Amino acid sequence: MPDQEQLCFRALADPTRRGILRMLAQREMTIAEVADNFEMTRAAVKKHLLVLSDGGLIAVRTEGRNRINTLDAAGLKQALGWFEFFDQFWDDRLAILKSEIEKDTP
Amino acid sequence: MPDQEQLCFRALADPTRRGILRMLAQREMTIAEVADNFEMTRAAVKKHLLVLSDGGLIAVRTEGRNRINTLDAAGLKQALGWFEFFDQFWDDRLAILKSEIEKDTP
DNA sequence: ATTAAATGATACCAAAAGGTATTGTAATTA
DNA sequence: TAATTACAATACCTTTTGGTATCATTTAAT
Repeated sequence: MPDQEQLCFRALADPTRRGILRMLAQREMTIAEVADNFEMTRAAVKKHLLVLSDGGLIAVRTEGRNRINTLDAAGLKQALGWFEFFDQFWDDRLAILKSEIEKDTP
Repeated sequence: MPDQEQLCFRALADPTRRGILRMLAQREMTIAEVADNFEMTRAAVKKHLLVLSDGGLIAVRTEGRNRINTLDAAGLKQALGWFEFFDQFWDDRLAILKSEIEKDTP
């Protein structure tokens, strides 16, 4: 039972899925429309969309017999949040570097 | 033959590897030191470190019989770079939202 | 010189991932 | 109503992944 973070990073780990996200950033699309951009069956694309949905990266709504897939910015921001942990790391190292440089500056 | 982006995202897809990155953000460590923090064999941890290295997320240097693993900020920044594609998406949506709100504001 | 410590390398295994094929179901349209 | 469209669900297959076990190699310590 993987947590939300894991579901999100797992979803991002496949190039097809990252490609789908970039497509959906342009406009929302049905399953068939997404599938038209890849050389694989719709069933395979649908699986990818399910993984993206589980990862909170897309939202799906039903309109008649169509399923409209839209990018979910909240999910992407959650992924970005993980990287914030390392902001401090970068800041610290940059601060050390800066102070080292200043030491050599009369 | 996966490209660098794929190697990077694949490396981030495993919770053990993300944990290793957070540990290495605190201080550099040998393989044995990293392995002490997980309930798996050193061989398994070494494999994870190789995946992280392939993904450009860590650097490894040899000191005698030890292999010192250090976080590679450049690799992390490359991963972050992928998300920049969506900046425009967010900005667009925010702009639309803003104009919608302003419509309702006399 | 021996022994112990740290790692490298390989073979192997079970489970998960990515994919196809097939069949079924609900919504449109002729 | 009948045919078509868009999707759901399942079974099945192959490759990759995450892990162990085992043995070899290099370096440090006694």
